[in-house]
Amino acid sequence: MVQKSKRPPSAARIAAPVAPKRRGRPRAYEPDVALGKALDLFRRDGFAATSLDDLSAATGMNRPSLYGAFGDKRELYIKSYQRYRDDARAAMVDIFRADAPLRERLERIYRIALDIYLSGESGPRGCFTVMTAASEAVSDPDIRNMVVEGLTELDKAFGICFRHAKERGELPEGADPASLAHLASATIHTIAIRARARVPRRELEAIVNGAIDLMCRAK
Amino acid sequence: MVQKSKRPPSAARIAAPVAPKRRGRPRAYEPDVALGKALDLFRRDGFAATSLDDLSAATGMNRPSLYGAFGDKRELYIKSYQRYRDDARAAMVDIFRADAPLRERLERIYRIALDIYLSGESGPRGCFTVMTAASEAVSDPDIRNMVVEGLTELDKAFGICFRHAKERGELPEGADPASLAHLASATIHTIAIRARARVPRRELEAIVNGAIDLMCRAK
DNA sequence: ACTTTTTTGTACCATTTCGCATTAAATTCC
DNA sequence: GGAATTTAATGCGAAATGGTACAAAAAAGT
Repeated sequence: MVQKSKRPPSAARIAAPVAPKRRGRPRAYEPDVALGKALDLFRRDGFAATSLDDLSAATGMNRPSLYGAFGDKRELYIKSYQRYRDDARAAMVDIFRADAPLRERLERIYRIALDIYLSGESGPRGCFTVMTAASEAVSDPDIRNMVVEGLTELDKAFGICFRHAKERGELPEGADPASLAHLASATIHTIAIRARARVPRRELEAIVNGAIDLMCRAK
Repeated sequence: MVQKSKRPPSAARIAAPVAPKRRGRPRAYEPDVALGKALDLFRRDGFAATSLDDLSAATGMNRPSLYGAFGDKRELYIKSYQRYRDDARAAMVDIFRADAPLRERLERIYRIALDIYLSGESGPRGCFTVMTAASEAVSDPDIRNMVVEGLTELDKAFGICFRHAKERGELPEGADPASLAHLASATIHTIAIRARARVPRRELEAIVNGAIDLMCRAK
């Protein structure tokens, strides 16, 4: 009883995608896909409107299993949000790191953002941060910190983008990378909101294109 | 029983702020202030997390009275949202109509927006449209229509602003008023979201000022 | 004074909600 | 095969929720 960790402590963590030989009855679910389902629900309906029964039905796990695996509803919500941010970051980080012209990088970022916001069977799913986490942020300090973290992370990524572009001469001397980054984030936010109202992709793309033009020509 | 309208039908509607001489027991509440309280609650907690008990406590009306005055929870929510939009519109319409330089108009609009988003005792209250209505918009067509209406109304108001400025020579020839309007709306949206995460007014003002600089110098 | 009308206040109901206690099942270790 | 261990499944229970029935109260009309 000295080692209480659920995973074998050392070697298995490095490379153990198969057969950890757990001791008791095997799980009937895969935690990752279950968390994905929970994420979808929370993202669509928000925290309060998503019941444990809904989550149970969507994940295929009954409530005690849910509870055992992820903790209570709030913990599950937070883990879902973390998962969402991880996914979104993973989808964008390569583009932010890529060594491409400013316009192309922006175009690719916004294309991915639109893909995220507009996918889903039962209507556009929008952005977790904007649609539900920001609402909880007022009353829940932990969630608030995550939201602030996510917002500033995006600002910073765009900021690096624009600073880089300025150094390369893609932007005029007077351009202010920080302000441009805020505008780039604002464009993300506005399309997230509009996507939620089922504004068609065409219109969102038009907004994005106008914003990109402005940001690339910015004095 | 021919006239079933609650208000006296004609004359009284024109100027009757006093003593309509209603027939039964007088109301113990003023519908307008009660709706204001309901609006605050919905705006802070969203639709699902706001219970009728909460609403009852905040308005001072017991539940049957609430029901009688405003209909069920969804109707009350919609009426709250309408009220919010009316108030916001009323606070901004003068500025949008005023004949002032572009920069000054933008500054005044954003100052009012920040006032709306940051006021309130229990933390910043954010924007009703962005924080809760957009969430409901996916599943509720009526709310969705209201959200879309509000978004395009703001876009249009900013659009007129920029077209006007361009005609006056405040903007360069190549400036695109529609795109600028979308950016102006996006700036509203981004500060609404950040306000919800308790980002301090200082930072929001910095974001706004950067955006105004960009929009006023836009090529 | 009595009826009518409108609102209030209490209490209730059916349903849903979250969380957990308990038992049954499935697997590994000895 | 049996003990130990981990998970699944059923279902309970206390609280909260949205909505309403019903009687008491407060005003105006007659």
